Amino acid sequence: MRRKPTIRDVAKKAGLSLSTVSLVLNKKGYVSEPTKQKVLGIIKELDYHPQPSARGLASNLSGNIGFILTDEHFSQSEPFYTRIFLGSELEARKHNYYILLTTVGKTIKQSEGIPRFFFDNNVDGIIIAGKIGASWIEYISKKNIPLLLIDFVAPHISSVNIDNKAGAELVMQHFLQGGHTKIGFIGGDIKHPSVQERYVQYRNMLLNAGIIPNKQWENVAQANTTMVDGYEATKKIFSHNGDRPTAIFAANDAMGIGCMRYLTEKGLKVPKDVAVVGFDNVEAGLHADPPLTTINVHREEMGGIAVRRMVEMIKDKTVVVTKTVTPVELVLRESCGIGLD
Amino acid sequence: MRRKPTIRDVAKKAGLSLSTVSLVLNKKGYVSEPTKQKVLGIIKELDYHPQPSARGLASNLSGNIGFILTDEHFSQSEPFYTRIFLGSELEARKHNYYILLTTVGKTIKQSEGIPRFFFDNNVDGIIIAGKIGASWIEYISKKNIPLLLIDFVAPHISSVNIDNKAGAELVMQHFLQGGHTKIGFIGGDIKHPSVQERYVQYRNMLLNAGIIPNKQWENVAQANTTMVDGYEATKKIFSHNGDRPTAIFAANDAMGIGCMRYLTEKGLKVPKDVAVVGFDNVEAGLHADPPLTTINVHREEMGGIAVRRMVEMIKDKTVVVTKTVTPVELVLRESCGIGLD
DNA sequence: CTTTAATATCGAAGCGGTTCGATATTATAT
DNA sequence: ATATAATATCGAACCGCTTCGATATTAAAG
Repeated sequence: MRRKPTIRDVAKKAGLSLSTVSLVLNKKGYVSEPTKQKVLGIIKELDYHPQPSARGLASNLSGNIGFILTDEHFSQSEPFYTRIFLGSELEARKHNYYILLTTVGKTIKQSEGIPRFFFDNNVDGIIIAGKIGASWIEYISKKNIPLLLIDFVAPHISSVNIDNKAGAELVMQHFLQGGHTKIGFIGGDIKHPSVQERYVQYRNMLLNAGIIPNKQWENVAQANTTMVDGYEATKKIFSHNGDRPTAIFAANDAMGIGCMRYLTEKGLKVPKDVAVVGFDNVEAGLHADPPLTTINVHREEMGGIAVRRMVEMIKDKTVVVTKTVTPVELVLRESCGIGLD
Repeated sequence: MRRKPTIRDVAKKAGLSLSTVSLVLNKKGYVSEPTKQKVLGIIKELDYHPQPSARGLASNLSGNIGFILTDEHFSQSEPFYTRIFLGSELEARKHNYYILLTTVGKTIKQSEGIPRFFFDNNVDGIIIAGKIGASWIEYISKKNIPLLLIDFVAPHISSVNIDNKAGAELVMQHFLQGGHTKIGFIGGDIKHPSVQERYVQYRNMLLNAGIIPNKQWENVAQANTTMVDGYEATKKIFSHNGDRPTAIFAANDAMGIGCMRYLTEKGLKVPKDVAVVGFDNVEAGLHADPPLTTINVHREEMGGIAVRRMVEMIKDKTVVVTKTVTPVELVLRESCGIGLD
């Protein structure tokens, strides 16, 4: 059983020095085309793969990207952030990076410790997906290591986000075109930037259509955005006997499903009595009864974009804060009762 | 901004040689107690953390454990394997290991490439969670790197498993004690060892109770174990007009939920007309209507055990194949209509 | 009181790369 | 034709740690 080939083996076989081989490996400096091809050929022939530890030691780069998720986000039943991670992992492979996935508590205090890669200096950059406590962002910022957020924002930090504005616009346009004027909104955790943006655009669209938003039909007071929160929020809107909305825009699918559940229990038919639209295009919405109309979000793609951006940030440390927005589209199903003939 | 301290800084400050510091770091060789304490003190004082790349290079160990999940398992809406991973990650931290999570296709052919850590020699061991194609197991076995399976088995490979036998026993005991004798079983993908074990024990328990299993009341022909499979399997059992079971043991919660959905649609009441019990104790079962009685599985713990075992395997390469079984318990909810007064 | 074994510490080699400065060659500008 | 710059390759130092063999000291055995 032969040892794994090292860069020395490649150099020897090519009749070149280590440095030259290293240069072609890293696409750095000057190497003539024939030499390059020769080296590449030998690398393939020997099936040589540079050893990450050796590289790391010499270059003071780990070749790893830290990916942080809060416990909740990671464990939540809908694989939303999980899918984002998947996209990141796939993209990272292409760039020869490894992803170190770790979960933390919402805030540093609540966390089961601080990810070890911070101490070990074992990541070249950090990606955080989803809402997280400011304490973390502050902590990481001080480390002077590239940081990127996905589906969350913070001042002076680059991020990759959903085009929430466009999404909310699609939903509202759809409702308005369907003849609805009494449109409600449910969305817990209004502090989450995504929820907020959806809410703001909800109101804008109403106003643009000459409709005065009815505070009674809004509920953004829930702490979270789970199915139960959707249920409760809807209950609050429908439990009085005054005028009621004929359409509900739920800040996400989980809440939309909770909303439909309440309505159904209450004897109201979706979409006949009340139309419901969610956001995120999560699998559960497809299995809901009726299937939930929603806004599709490109999760894997967001993760991929984030990695690409991170790789750039690692290569070029000049700080330029970028905010990338990923597109969305309307997914027509039955819960809205419009346009599916 | 000061440089990160290295082992030299520690050695110098302690008035000792590098080697001695290294020995205490790795708990190897002979170091007197006072020296050890002194070194440990200085390490804390300087906040010294050994650099993984340097260690890796010198010791020819990466300090990483590869964790492989199939795409499906990772993306499935219920965070079952995800939770197992979480348990692994947490445990890995304690042992100073990093986990490299990667997803692959079911078989090597279907995969978007082979995880890079195999080429890079960047993992000291591999954990696979869930059912996976034999091609992968074969491939990895050849690599001569410790391999451990979670919730899956293969010849001559160590594994950490659910005590499916005990779980099935609990379910059946419960049904029998509740007076049921007409008990059916639904479980797609009978090739999955966990499903198989549950099924085998289902039959054993019937026979032990002097009941002859009725093939009409079993359906293990579905390809997968999703909600839809549960729905379809139940449909097949209930669509004829002969004698019908009064209780269904579903191989997992997803199928149990699908089963209840079919029964409800069909106008049968759960648990009045048909009692249903699932397996896995997945969150969705809690939200089902009625909430699903099930068998709890310690997911995080399984992940943790796997890592502990893997760390042993890495330290001591003498091959001893172990099969660890983790306990389960009955979680009483309403879908079985028994024992909750 | 030796001899042998266990304990404690150290020096130096080596792990497999990267990178800087030196050197040699070729192309471009003056 | 000569100075200058761009291109091509190389040697050697170095990254931070582990580990092996050597040496020194202390304890146990004969």
